[in-house]
Amino acid sequence: MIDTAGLRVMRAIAEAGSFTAAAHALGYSQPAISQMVRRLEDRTGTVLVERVGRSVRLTEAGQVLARHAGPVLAALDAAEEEVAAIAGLRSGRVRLMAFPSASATLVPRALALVKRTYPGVSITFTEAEPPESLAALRAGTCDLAVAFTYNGTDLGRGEQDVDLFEVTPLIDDDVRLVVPRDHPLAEAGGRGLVADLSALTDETWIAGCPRCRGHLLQVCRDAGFAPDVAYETEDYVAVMGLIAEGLGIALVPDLILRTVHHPDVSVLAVNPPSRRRIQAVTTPDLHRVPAVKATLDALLESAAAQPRPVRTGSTG
Amino acid sequence: MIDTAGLRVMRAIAEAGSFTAAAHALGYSQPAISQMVRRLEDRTGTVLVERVGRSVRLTEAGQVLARHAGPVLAALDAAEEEVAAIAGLRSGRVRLMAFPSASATLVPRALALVKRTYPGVSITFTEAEPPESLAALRAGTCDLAVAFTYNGTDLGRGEQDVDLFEVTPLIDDDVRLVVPRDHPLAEAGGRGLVADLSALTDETWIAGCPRCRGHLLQVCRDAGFAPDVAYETEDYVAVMGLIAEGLGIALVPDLILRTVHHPDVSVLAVNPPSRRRIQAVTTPDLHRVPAVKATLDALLESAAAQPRPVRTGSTG
DNA sequence: GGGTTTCGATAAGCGAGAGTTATACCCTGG
DNA sequence: CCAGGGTATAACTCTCGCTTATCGAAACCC
Repeated sequence: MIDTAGLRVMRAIAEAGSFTAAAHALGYSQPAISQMVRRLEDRTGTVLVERVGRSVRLTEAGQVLARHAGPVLAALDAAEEEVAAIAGLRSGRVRLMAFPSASATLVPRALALVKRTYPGVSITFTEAEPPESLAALRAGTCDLAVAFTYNGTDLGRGEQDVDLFEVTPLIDDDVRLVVPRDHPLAEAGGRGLVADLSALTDETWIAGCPRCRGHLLQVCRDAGFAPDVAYETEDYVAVMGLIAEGLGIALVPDLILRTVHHPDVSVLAVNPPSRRRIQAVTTPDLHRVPAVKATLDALLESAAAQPRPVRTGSTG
Repeated sequence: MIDTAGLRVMRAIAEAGSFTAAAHALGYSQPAISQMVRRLEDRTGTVLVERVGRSVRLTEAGQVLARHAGPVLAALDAAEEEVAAIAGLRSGRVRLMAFPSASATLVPRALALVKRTYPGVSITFTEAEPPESLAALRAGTCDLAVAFTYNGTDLGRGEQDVDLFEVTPLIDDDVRLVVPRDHPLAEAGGRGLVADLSALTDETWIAGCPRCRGHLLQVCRDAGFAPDVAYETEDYVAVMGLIAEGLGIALVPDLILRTVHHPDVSVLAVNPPSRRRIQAVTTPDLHRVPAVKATLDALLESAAAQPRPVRTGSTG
């Protein structure tokens, strides 16, 4: 019934004291004010303005509207400002989820970058494996997920997700073979070692996270055998310890080897090569939210600044 | 930038959970909501709604708008309700001014009538002679004035006031001649006495209020003489006392004689007859204000219920 | 797994609201 | 009495916003 334009007009009339002055203040022509007051009076069924000689004066009802105009318009401006702050990256909240090994350097560096560039944007960060983070994305409890996919396999929930999600590649992460330092494969040569998967039929294996384990099974099947998986742990420090003690060997993403070192293991390239793709995942809508976009850009920048892959050979 | 319609829509979406449901709730079609959200997003430059599969979900910015919608719309509804209360006579304020002798019965009865019919309407009443009350009307400190005019003369400020003001006749008030009970004119007969003004050339006169005095001078000049005005007072009780003591005679409006009595005076009709017209005066704008209109109607009703003029002869 | 239902986006079209210019009328002040 | 400033009105135009119709896609159900 009464809209913000009406309130604005009534307030302007109260302040300016005449239709003409109010029109100038609001950037309207004088008849526009005259007609708008008339419309308001028709709608409210009451006289709002007393036309007295050369000037005008608000009636009681008109004063009521003019009096309410201040608070209402102020509250509306506050709402607009709040939205503008989000749009202008002076404010905003991003709920970020990433799998544990991305948390090491990729995510912290991106978080620092955003915090430095847009101090008003707050990012909440939760560790989660890809299936969970994508589920959160679907459920609306996450805005941006850092996930990974091994070559060929999807993100973990079906092919249709390619349409549903907005996927941005961050880093291609080569998968390495980690063996004890005194393993025959490691001793065959110094640097630049490459191990054929097909030569690892009789090894004992250590598997990482569930999806990594799935990848291990996949590549082994492609190589024509089923691996003997004796240990499973998501803790790659433990994986390295197991390997160093000669209890098995493992496929470990390069990104992890950059932060988890062990003096008694050796790193080898794998043949056929295998890699996982680390990517930022969000929805097309959220991708257009400034704070989310800024965080994604920071992730890209952070990814570009990552050090080169570790050289094969002994680590530590 | 953001109007009330936008807030209403965002709130409806937040509550209903879908565009279609929000459209039904607001009485719009579904595309209307879709377009309105799109407009809002264009204007704010931010994504407000996340389209996820079949349903929609508000983004942070969308939630901001939805959250602000409540208070803003509530304040706006409050303003509308306040105006509606004034329009519906559940509220309202009337600043009434009347000359003293109208205050006796005409005004109190009208006030009581309004108070009974519209308890929410409050009337503030100030005594004022016509020139002042009309000035207040012009100045905006009065909404309704009860004034009077003697036959022919205007309201006191020039002929243009006929156009400027909205004048409603209430009562025609005959002017009487009041003389001491033992005055020769009173003794000439019992009831139904009529005094020729031209026979009062040598009397001593008592004048009332300034305008009444003006009227006295006017009618005497019309009758061909200048009255000997020995006393002036606006207090008609004093006038009657003066007359009773034989200190002079006076022209007194009938309306006053209905409330001010004295045993020792006689009331006579005057020839040529003279009367003052009591009328309610307001502006065309204020005349359309419900509370003012109601008060004016009450004055009319009160006037119609006034007792018949006092009979000539002795009062008390 | 396929059909059905439901929901959102889009296109086209139209109607009304709202603003502009031009002009008349009126009050006010010198 | 005249000039200046202010409002109301008329006529015109245009843009905004709603509606109907239709499509595409996702979810639900058998």
